[in-house]
Amino acid sequence: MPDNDVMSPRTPDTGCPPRAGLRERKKVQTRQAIRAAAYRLFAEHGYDATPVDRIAAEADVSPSTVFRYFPTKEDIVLTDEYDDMMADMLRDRPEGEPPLVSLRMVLHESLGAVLNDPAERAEMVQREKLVRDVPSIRARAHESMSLTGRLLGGIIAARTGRTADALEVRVFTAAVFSVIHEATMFWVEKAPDEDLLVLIDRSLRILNRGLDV
Amino acid sequence: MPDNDVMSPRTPDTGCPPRAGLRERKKVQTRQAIRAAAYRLFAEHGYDATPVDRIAAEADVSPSTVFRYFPTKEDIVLTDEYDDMMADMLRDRPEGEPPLVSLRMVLHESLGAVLNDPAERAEMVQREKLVRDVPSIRARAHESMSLTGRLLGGIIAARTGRTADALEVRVFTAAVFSVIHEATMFWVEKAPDEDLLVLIDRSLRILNRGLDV
DNA sequence: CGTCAATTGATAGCGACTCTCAAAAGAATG
DNA sequence: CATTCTTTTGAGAGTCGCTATCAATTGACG
Repeated sequence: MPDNDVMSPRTPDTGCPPRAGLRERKKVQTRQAIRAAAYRLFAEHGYDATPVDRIAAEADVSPSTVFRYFPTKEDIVLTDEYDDMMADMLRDRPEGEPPLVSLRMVLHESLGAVLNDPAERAEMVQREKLVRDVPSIRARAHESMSLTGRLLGGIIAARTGRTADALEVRVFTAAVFSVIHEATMFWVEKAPDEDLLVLIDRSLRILNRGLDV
Repeated sequence: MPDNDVMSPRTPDTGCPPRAGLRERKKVQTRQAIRAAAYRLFAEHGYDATPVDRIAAEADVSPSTVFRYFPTKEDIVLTDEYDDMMADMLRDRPEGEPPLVSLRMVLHESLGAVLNDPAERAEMVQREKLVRDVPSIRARAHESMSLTGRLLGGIIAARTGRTADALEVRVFTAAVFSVIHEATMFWVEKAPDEDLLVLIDRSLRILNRGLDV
């Protein structure tokens, strides 16, 4: 009866052999277990109707552990892992390129990768549905977006010889990210089969044309 | 010692004399008392460090009553009272006027009124500072802004023969209101003495120029 | 003044989240 | 393998926002 090897780590599938200690491996494992349990329960009973205690039970950990891994219930759903990647990409764009073009390129690269991986895409759709439906999650998503905006805005500012908190920079990034968010919401609820990137590009173009002050 | 008349309603300043019954008068009175107590405590101890129970005590009502008047703690700070007014104003704008121009006119009218009244202006500044500093309030403000956006977006859509949930309309209003919000934040934290309306106009112009796709 | 309806306060309870502390388990050492 | 050391975990109590219930109070009205 040595068979709980459903997820036993025969050999680490990461490049380097026994790179990470058992501890590290268990941590990612727990983290994933909690996330998976949460998504399962959210899908079945809804976000608000799913207490953290139930998630803990489902994931076979204590409630304290859940909060140790995710500071808030919303954090179980959200993830900021793309921010740094996007920042790096943006920094790698050529000097003279117009900001919006750079941003679009970065988006195409990073978002494209997510959308092309079926698993990641499915998870993203689920997440964005929660963003659409649950106020507290939407709020956090907004907040996180606005943080990403400030991060990338800072990089753009540096490239155009401005400071990150100049009105121009802030207005620009706020508008762009707000448009991206709106396009994403539209995508999730109205056109899930279309290409999100096309929608975003279209939206940015709408923005550019429609504003005749 | 009959002197808590800082805001005692000597005679109803609304046109009609003892128009409302005692009940109604007491209600507005309680509402204001709670708000005032809250703002006082927030200013002194900070938002998060001020439990609703303390606000209730300070306002001399029970905690239940506080929640009866304000569904959430954030609602004590926020107010949606301008939305309908703005909607009416927007509907009154001439048919052919470009959407953004109409919106700017409405803003100038409604925001202008608030900014010109010293008391209202002071309250707005305090509120926006809380919006800047307290995540949960910022979240609600965002949400409320996005609702206003949908409301006004619907009106604009009707005027331009589109539906309220068309991508174009949503993107347009999302961008505009996001810019307004950003300009307001800039105003509160960087240029409280400048004219907010000028900042907003400048921001909308920035938006229009800066986006070279 | 007495009746009726609205407003209030007290109480109990849920759920998110924090803090603390002792038990459990991996890592490092002999 | 046994030993310490360190990290991770779980259990418990407590705070705060918020809801629901119900009895007591209070303005409205004939």
